[in-house]
This record gives sequence, C-alpha cells and structure tokens, in this order.
Amino acid sequence: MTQNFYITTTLPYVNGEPHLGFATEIIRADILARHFRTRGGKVFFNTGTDEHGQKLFLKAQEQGISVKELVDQGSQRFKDFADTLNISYDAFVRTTNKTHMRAAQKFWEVCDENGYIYKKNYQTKYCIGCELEKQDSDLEEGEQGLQCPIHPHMNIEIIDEENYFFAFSKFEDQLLELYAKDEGLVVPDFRQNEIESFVKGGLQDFSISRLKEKMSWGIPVPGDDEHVMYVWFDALVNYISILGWDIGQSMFDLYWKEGETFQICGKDNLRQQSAMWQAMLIAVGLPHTDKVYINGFINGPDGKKMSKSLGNTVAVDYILDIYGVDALRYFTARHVNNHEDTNFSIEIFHEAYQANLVNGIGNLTNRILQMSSSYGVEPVMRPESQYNNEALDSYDFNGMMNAVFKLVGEMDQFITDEAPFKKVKTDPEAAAQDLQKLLGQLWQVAEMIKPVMPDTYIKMVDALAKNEKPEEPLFPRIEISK
RNA sequence: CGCGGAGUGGAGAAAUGGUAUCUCGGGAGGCUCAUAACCUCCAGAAGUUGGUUCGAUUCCAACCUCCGCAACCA
Repeated sequence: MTQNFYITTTLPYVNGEPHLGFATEIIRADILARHFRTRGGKVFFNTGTDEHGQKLFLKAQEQGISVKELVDQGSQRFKDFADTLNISYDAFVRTTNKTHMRAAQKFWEVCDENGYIYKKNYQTKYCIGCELEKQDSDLEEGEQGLQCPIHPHMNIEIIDEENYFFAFSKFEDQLLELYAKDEGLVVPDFRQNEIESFVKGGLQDFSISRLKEKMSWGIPVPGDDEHVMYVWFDALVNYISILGWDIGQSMFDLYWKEGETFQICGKDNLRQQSAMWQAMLIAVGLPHTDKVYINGFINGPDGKKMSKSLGNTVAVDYILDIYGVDALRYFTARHVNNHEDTNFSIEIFHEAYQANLVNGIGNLTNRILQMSSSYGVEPVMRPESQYNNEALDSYDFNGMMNAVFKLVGEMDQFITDEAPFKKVKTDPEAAAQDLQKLLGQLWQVAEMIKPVMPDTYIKMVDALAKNEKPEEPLFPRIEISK
C-alpha cells in the first residue's frame, strides 16, 4: 500500500491542561503516522488547538489578559505537550490562524450558497448568577423548574436571540448511506451502530453562530457583522483548512481527495466527527472522511471518570518524568484497550512497565548482546524488509504489541532451551549460530516497535550495530514507593 | 419500555459450538547469559435463569448488576 494517508487528531480546546486521554489520542495517531511512513506511503499528520469560544473569552477577562495572550499560552502548552510525547506531526493548526479563519469563512459561504444555512429564533437559558448561558444538561430540576446548581435561588432566564442554523436534518439519508457502505465509516462497529441509530432517531438542526455583542471571540460570519461562528462549526473545518482547501492547494487534492483520510477521537466526539462533520462535508460537496476511529476513555482505577481533583494531568507529567515517553507510548498501544474504556492507576502502569519493558525487551536485549559480544559473534546487519506490522494496517494497537511480546517470549524460551551460554564452552560454533538467530530476531523486535517507541528503536539499533549491550539499560528498573 | 457499552480464576485482558489462553499476583522447582532478571510446573474463572443443540463460555430470550451518553469534556 503506497496510498497517501491523511491522519488527524481532534483539536483540544486550549482552555485546559493536556491530559491522559488526549495523550492516548495523539500517541495513537502518531503510531499510525509512523507506521504508514515506514511502509513507504506519503503521510500528512495534522493536530493543533481549538481557540475560539465563550469560555476562553471569559477566562481571559477573569485573568485580566487579552484573549490572544491566553490562547497563545494555551496553544503553546499543547504544542510542547505534543513535542514531549515525540509526536511527528506535519502540521499544527491553530483555529485563530488567518489561514484557518479564511477557510472557515469560505466553508460557511459555500454551505450558505448550497442552501444549508438559515436564520431562526433560538432560545437559550441564562443564569444571572453565573452570567452564563446554560444547557439543559448544566441545570438541575428544582422546585420551580430548572435551576442552576451553583445559584439555586436565582431564576433561569430564557433569552430569545436570532442565530444561524445548519440544516443538519437534511442529511439523515445521506449519512445513513455513508454508514451502510461496505467499508463503513466508524471503527469499531459498535460505535458505528450507535451513531447509526442516533441518526435514524432523527436529526435536529444545530446553531452555528453567536451574537457578537455578547461574545466577540470568534470568526466573523461572512456578510453579517452581528454574528460570529459558533466554535464547533469553525473548529471542524480545520481538518481541511490545514490542507489549503479554500485556495485550491494541491495538498488538498493529494490527501483529502485522493488519499485515505483517517480521524481519531474519543467516544465523546462520536457525533461531532462521524455525523456533524460528515454532514458539513456533504453540504459543501466534499468527500467524506474514510475512517473515524473511536477511542474509549481512560478512567480512574475504580472505573469512574477521571476528574481534575484526581489530578490526571499531574499523572502525565509524573509518568513522563519517572518512566519516560516510550513507556507511556508503549502503555497507550498495549494496555489502553483499543476501543473500550481503560482503568488507569500508576500501579497498573508500573506493573506493565516492569513486566514487559524492564523484564521483557530491556532484559532480553541485554542478555543477547552480552553473549554475542563476549563470545565474539559476528554482528548481524539490519535485515531487509523486516518491517511487518500487519495489525496496524487495521489499526489494532493491542494486537500489534501482542505480536511483539509473543516473539520476545519465544526468544527468552529459546535461550533457556538451547542454552548458548553452556554451548559456548563445548561447541562455540553452535552457540554462535544460536546467537545469530537471536540477533536477527532482536532486529525484528526493534523494527516492530519502531512506530511505537522511536527512542527505544534508536537505542536498540545502536546497540545492535555496535554488537554491544547498551551502556544504560533500555528500561531501568524503577522501585515504586507506595 | 430514551440510546449505547460491559459482566471470563485475586486483578487486568483474549479466543472459541467440543481439553478456556495471556500478563500480574500466590505456591513449588530449575537455570546462571541477563536489569533479584529468564524457564518449567501447580492452585484458582464464564452474573442469574431458561431455550436451541449430542454438546454452549460461545447462538437465542428474559432478568440482575456496573458504566457512559442525552447535542461545546479525548
């Protein structure tokens, strides 16, 4: 397969700290990007930050800085995060970039020309206490109807305003057709079923603008000075704005039209990515995404949702600090369930690290290279075309890693069974042969883990080339204090 | 009857219409090349109740329990 491959994460909203969930998403995207590059295809890997909307506007006011300053900081934080995780992105889009804003406006115009945007009255609920608009889900049922949980004694005001709407409801049939295609759209299939039944249940048009006088931090609606775009509408366009869709850049044809397009997101984004965004693409006459991959959530050890009070953002820093990037990348590929939720605790992480990286790959590398160097075995060169991670072609991260550790286990067993460390005393020839075989297999391990653990790959290649065990263990043993 | 997901040894996962596999943890032994690592063996499991079947963990039905979502949290 030498097809062009376009891959993108969702854009995290800069109003927050990078957390484990997003780390999972971006690491997995990176693994696939590296995988397809290694396979010889052209890859375009997009990520970035979502930077408009009311929350940011209010937060900047609160902190007494300009919104621009706030989003610059936030965006940088996510970019640093991506760099720390060794993410090989080709583009980092910011939705406040001029090029993106221009594309979003063009997208709006085409949608409008095609008759999918209209204006209508919209009722919002507003809590005077918070001075914020509220969704029904933000409110709770009280004695006098809905009330704000923070200000239960204040009434909720109903505000009428005119907004622009996107005619989502017109795309029901076309979306269902898209899901019904042989190759499907959503991975895994149970998520596809979920979105399908959601769409079958009927779609409601959604609001895509906000009054500028109330909230100015957004992209101006073309031809209407009083409105700015609602963040979602603007943010989704990033997937093609980065390719220069609006100015007819060849990148767009190369990747979006002719390439295989792949989006990865958390399960909370199922609707936005696999229904709303797909409808928007149809509305402007563009090809839909080829695959939308849905991750589960990372939960706390008790299976409950992680919250800020549990400090999972601290956990990411802590993990990187103690265990290193490759360990986190490893965990993401192997121990975070492909599609279901995963319970996380530092103990679970530690166990995985110790058992498989320290005792597994790290120890195996040492024992093989120790023997091969001290017995004077000829180094084995990098084999031709050893790269074969079939499981990754079908986005099976868990399966791919299991294949690696199956091989590692077989190698450990081979050493015990054949005992080259004994043979070397009686039949050095045979011992050398055993080690040649093991070195070849170690190469294979290195090639397999390359997209997942790029730093470790380099260390292993280096050690294999020198035919000496690494000066520092690949994965140092870490004592955990409980 | 709002929608969806999940229930497998102490923990986490996998496969499968016919001896249920792997990792961690527990027990016993082996080895000495290696990071107190590695190998072998042992104990220990299918939420409940029905149905289909020669036979079900697997297919079907009902029920129970847990979890997520219900339109701006990956």
